[in-house]
Amino acid sequence: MHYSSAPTQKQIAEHLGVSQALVSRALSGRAAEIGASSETVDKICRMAAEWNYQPSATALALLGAPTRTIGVVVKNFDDPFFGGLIGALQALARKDKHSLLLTGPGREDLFGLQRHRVDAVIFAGSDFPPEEPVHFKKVIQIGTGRVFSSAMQIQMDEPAGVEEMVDYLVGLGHREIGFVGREVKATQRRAAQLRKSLQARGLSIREKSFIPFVGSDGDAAETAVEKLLGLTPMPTAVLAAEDSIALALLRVLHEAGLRVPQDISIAGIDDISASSQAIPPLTTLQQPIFEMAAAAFRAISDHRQQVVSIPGKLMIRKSCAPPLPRSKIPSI
Amino acid sequence: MHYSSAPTQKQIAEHLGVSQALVSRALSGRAAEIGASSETVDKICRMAAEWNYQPSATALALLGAPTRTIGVVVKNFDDPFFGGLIGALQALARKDKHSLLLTGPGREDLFGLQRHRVDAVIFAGSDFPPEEPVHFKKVIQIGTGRVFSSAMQIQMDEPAGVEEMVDYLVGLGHREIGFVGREVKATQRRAAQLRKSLQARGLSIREKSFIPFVGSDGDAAETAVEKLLGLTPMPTAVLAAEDSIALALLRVLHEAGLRVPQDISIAGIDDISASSQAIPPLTTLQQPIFEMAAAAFRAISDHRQQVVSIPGKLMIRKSCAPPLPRSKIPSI
DNA sequence: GCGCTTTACTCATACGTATGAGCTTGCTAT
DNA sequence: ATAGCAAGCTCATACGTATGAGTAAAGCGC
Repeated sequence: MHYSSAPTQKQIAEHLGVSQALVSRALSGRAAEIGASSETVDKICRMAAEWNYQPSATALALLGAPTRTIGVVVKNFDDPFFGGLIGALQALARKDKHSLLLTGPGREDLFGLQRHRVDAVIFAGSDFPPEEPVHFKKVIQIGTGRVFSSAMQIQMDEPAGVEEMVDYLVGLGHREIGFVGREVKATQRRAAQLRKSLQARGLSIREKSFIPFVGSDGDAAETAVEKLLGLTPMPTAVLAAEDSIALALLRVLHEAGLRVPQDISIAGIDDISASSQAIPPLTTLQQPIFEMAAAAFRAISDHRQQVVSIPGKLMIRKSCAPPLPRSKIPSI
Repeated sequence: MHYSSAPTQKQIAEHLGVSQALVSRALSGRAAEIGASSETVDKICRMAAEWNYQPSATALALLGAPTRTIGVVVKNFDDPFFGGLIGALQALARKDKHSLLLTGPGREDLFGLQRHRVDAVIFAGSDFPPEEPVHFKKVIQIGTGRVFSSAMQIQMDEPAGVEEMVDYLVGLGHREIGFVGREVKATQRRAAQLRKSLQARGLSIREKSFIPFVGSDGDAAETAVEKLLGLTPMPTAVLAAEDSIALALLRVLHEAGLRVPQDISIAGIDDISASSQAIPPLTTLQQPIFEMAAAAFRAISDHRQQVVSIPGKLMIRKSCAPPLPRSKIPSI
């Protein structure tokens, strides 16, 4: 590792007493086309290797080559779900020799991506930007959210996933399933799907068992659990809109003296890394982050489908169990 | 948002029938220096705003301007600690109108950073790369690790932090503190510091209570807990080298029927986001990620200190308590 | 009406790279 | 001897931008 400006073709050329054009051809393997001698080519290549010459991505970009750079727009980096997604994107970018340019969702962030002339922009769970004149070659959106006109959209198949989850919980014997989630669009869509699935099975829906989760601290979970405990009878199972909420519920329920899953079943959506180490390990709907990342990369070069829906995977762990027999449930 | 190549100064110039040079000066605010008329300047600026012109970062980079791009090298993106760190770096980069170029620690990844001519490279907890001729203007390392000759290094003050943790645990009444950690250098340094702190207080050290954590799954935690339970007497407190390990221990201990903190105290290092929602909420040594990120950014423009050590913060939550009275501890 | 100043621009070049076209050599064929 | 030709190079240009230097037109003094 050296502290210095990187060597250029010109420097190599001057050092060897040849022209820059020849160096360019030698290094790109197109030297044979103009009939360069293999000795000279060797000489150039050895020098380049010795100095660890790397072509300037910026110069190549000027010539119209792709920048091999992909903008990734994320609103909340602390969210473990996005951490996992970024990891998956990074792994794929690496294979393709692409780099990820990470930014927030603000106006200025997007302008920054335009200035860097990224090949594509992947919006990861960030709300979509205002319809402003920002110039991007390709826009891909991962996750459900406001769809930008003609952007490629990649998402987990939430309806199918929630259906599967409901199937599982109903199969365990649950007849009422509560819901805890923030009051944002993405969450409300999950709530709506839950309602739909319950209705399709002829199960009743109490609006009070759809509990809002406001704030982001432990307080929010405490308020939500309070509301949950206030319901008579209590839902025997609760679906949290995100694992992070489910984990918070787990903790507060434990502090309140309720056992999961004996007294109440808790399920989540996302399968963040902490979920499998929770007490008890959380049953959750796993986001297919690797597949979604792969689909996003395919979408960069390929422009066929407009919307890609990928099934999630139900991770059955230990936070859900059959409900207590009816006799044990305190009646109204 | 548009799908199109971004507009250039030349396009604006042609559209208005002026020269590209004039456009450049008008947009950079240096038009007065050559006495351009304010009408023309206005005309140009309005057109640029309408088309949302953004200068090409690649062209500017060619001219020798900083790329306003910082390489961030992370080995393990799934690790919640690095997720938090990246979030902090991103927040700061945003303020400075810089972008983060995210890559892995491989040879090719680093070459990619060199090709992009990043202004600086921040190694975040990745082992240092081989001493190869890679050309970077500035190298900064966050975290303890192999220090690259003359790279700026930024780290939590681990000795002081571990001391504080030991003070706290000894203050609670603990006389033997176990350790669970991977067999990697960074971890072994923490173990060494624990030994040192215990010795300084005249407390005995059993090598068997320093337990290796091999693998990354739940299995590793189970093996570690098995070894822990096999010790007679058991240490009354255990320091995990990382929160992720502490959380896994929490889960396995719970499954084994031990109560934390009544039967055994568990402490961690890092304070990842899941730690505060753990059961019980984890007492841990918080990495000063925001301060470390800020120091890294300061180091980019400023070249004074070689090593910066920032104190961590002891987050006292609920996973540590006074040990059981001696009489209740099964004797040898 | 010639030179001087001021105003308002344009030209040309550099950065690092790729590439079409041109330019020397030395050799062979006539 | 000289045209023709291949081998082995170099030149020039473009990309988008900033900037030092040049230039054209208008106004003014004498």
